[in-house]
Amino acid sequence: MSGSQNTSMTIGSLAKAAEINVETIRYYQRLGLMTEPEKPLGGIRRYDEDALARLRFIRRARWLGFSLEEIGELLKLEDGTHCDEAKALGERKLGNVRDKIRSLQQIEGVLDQLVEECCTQKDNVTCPLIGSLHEGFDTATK
Amino acid sequence: MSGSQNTSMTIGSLAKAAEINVETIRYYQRLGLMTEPEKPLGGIRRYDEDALARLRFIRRARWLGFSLEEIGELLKLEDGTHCDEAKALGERKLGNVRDKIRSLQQIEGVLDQLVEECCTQKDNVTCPLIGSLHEGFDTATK
DNA sequence: CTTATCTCCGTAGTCGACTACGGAGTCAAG
DNA sequence: CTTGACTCCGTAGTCGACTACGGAGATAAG
Repeated sequence: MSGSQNTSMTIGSLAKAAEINVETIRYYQRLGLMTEPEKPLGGIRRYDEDALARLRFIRRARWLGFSLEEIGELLKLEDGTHCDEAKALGERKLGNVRDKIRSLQQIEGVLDQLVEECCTQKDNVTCPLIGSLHEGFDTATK
Repeated sequence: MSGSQNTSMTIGSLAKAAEINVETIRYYQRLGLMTEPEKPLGGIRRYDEDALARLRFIRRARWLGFSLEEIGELLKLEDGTHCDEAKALGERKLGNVRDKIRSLQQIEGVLDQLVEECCTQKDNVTCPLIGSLHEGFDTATK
């Protein structure tokens, strides 16, 4: 129940499917974020749906502001082993994620209001976007 | 009603207060994210609370994965002028922000479950972290 | 008045995350 | 069995975002 390995792709089609450059995939492999499937005796490596899902996850997490190092930690969680430390790490990451959500929701609120009121108000055109982010919580992991 | 300008800081104390390197502040000024206050005839520039708030906003937005260019756009909104285009931009950014929130909430859900179940379950130790992020919406602004 | 600690400003270096390059090998279509 | 597109792999270059450096001037404390 860990995923399908039916569909078999070359690195090129994998890259296309994930909308990620081939070189970038290699780069992730070098960093250990992706495992390189062994190649069949002087042949060409093949990738499955799991690899694709992993790549999409990385892409999305990057977009959310996680560094590749942090993503590596998240992926270690996914791999299931080392429950004890995984739990601790998971809790830290969870706090981290919730902080981000809170911050984004603050921005969302202000942005929403801004879009509503913009142009319909007479004066008081300035919006408190900046003011919306009184830190209040630590930046966590670094 | 646009903010206080009572507290006056040098760039050094501003940097300390915002927990940002002095050089970084200069860098932001060069990029136009911060305006440089004019200096009093061969003297030293002074910064107010507004500058501090702006810096904190930038820091937080960076942490949330926005590029400096995107942050520049958000800050243009804050500055109030150009209502019409501001509104359009605001709407795009809002969609962007909501996508991020959604993605983070998916991660949050899975992470939360993982922390709950970790070690308490017999087998099935793997978690569907990766699977949680089926894209489903565009990456917006590039 | 001296001295230590800034500020100012231009230029250069670093770091993370890619992205490109090039030559040798592989594979599928014609 | 050739040709074109792709893979493999190591190395090098780019880009965004800082971060450091260095010399000349400003300011504050002793």
